[in-house]
Amino acid sequence: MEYLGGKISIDVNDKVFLKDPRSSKLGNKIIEGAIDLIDEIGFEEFTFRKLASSINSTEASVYRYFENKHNLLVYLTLWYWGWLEYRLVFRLVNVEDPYERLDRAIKTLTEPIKQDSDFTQIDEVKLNRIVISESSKIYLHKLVELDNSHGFFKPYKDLVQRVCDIILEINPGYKYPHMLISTCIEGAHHQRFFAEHLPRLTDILPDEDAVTTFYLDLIKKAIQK
Amino acid sequence: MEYLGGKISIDVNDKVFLKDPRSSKLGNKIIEGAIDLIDEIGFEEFTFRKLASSINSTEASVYRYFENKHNLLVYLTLWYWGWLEYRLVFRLVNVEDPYERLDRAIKTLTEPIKQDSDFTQIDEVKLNRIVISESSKIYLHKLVELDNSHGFFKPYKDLVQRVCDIILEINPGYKYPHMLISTCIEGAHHQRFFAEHLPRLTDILPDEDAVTTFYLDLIKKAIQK
DNA sequence: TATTTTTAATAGTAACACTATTATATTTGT
DNA sequence: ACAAATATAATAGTGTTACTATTAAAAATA
Repeated sequence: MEYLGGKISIDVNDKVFLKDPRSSKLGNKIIEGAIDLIDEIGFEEFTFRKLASSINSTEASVYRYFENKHNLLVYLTLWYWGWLEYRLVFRLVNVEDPYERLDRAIKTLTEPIKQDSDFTQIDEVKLNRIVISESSKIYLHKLVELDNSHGFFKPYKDLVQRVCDIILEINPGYKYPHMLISTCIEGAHHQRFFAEHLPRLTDILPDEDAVTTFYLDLIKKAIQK
Repeated sequence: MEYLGGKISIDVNDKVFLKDPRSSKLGNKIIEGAIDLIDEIGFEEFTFRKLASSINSTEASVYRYFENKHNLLVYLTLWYWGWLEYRLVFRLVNVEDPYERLDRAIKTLTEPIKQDSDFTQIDEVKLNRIVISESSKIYLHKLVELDNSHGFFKPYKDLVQRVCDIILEINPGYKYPHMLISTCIEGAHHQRFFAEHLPRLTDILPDEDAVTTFYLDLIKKAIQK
């Protein structure tokens, strides 16, 4: 899929970095290198020293861009939510029927990710694996309310709200649209993680994207009047 | 709730510890102290040095019981799943109607936790907060398959399977019982975390346990034929 | 009571998170 | 074009953490 051929970029909340990594060659290498390295060794094993060595730079230089590795992970996650909202908007534009809109929205949120040629510097497939395995660590910690006060969760809320609006168009009386959509987004991540690492915890069916089918069915039944 | 007045205990997979913490005074203090300290400062800030100092022991002594803090968190989580399965079995025994059984099972998995006087050494309310905030970190890491090979996820699978069996009794044709139940367990944790720390991400309604109501409704609609 | 055996404390090491300072490159003004 | 100002990155550290080898003390057994 390509809409604009590299002519746009996803803006990320500037409180998350010390210096914008998009503003220099080294900054871009930090983002690309971080995606490769976190995907490879996981967030716990990932350190700025290892990242610096993998891109032939130094630890102190990485610290000029990000206060710590937590904020770097927040950056990657915010970019991802921004990118996903951009994709969602494109897949819904000019589609009027709310049922068709909901179907497209759920698929956008739950289907496996393919490379997006509009953003050649970012490997969305690796980034999706990172979001699945690591992104919940950005809010499952004691400073979540501080991060929230900086607006780090706004892109996620915006994304959820867009789908809520469709649900409320279909059934204005449905009481739990936010719970339903965040359950669906987080749940789809969990199920894909389970399917890969703990298959006995899910229901794998060959030749079918069971995750998307399951959440499509779940949401449609949930919002029935 | 009290069934047996301290005459039973929850067995935890012995591969998770080096020396059984239930076998000595220091071991019990490690578990109690760990629950207090992780609940207070979070798992990232938690170290064996801080734990040792909080119970007037030494770092090296804690290491005689657990290889690392990851395995201590696994221990706490396994105890919790074991305890929850024990509670589930008691709440389902002698109840025949599968709809009533399902209702009780979902409530057991999603309702807020109260202190259990059968296990006076463990503060289940604090432990529940730890499971909500920290337990997903035990599988969201690169060594999850090793832990799985040691059987660390068996208590979780057993718990899920018990509820799956009820669902299949009600609707034998339902294709995704494992996804539905794990979505519900993990989702309820997420929603309670959101409700406390990121309320804008959920649907808070005063004077109602919206989390349990939501998942009861979701599951009943999902398995309808 | 002497001898094992169990248990816990001391004292380390390597790696990690993070920073103060210095050196180098780039930009800007004249 | 060249010097001054500014931006950028590297060097060399500090305190802390995760983890271990060794020694000391206590308890159990012969």
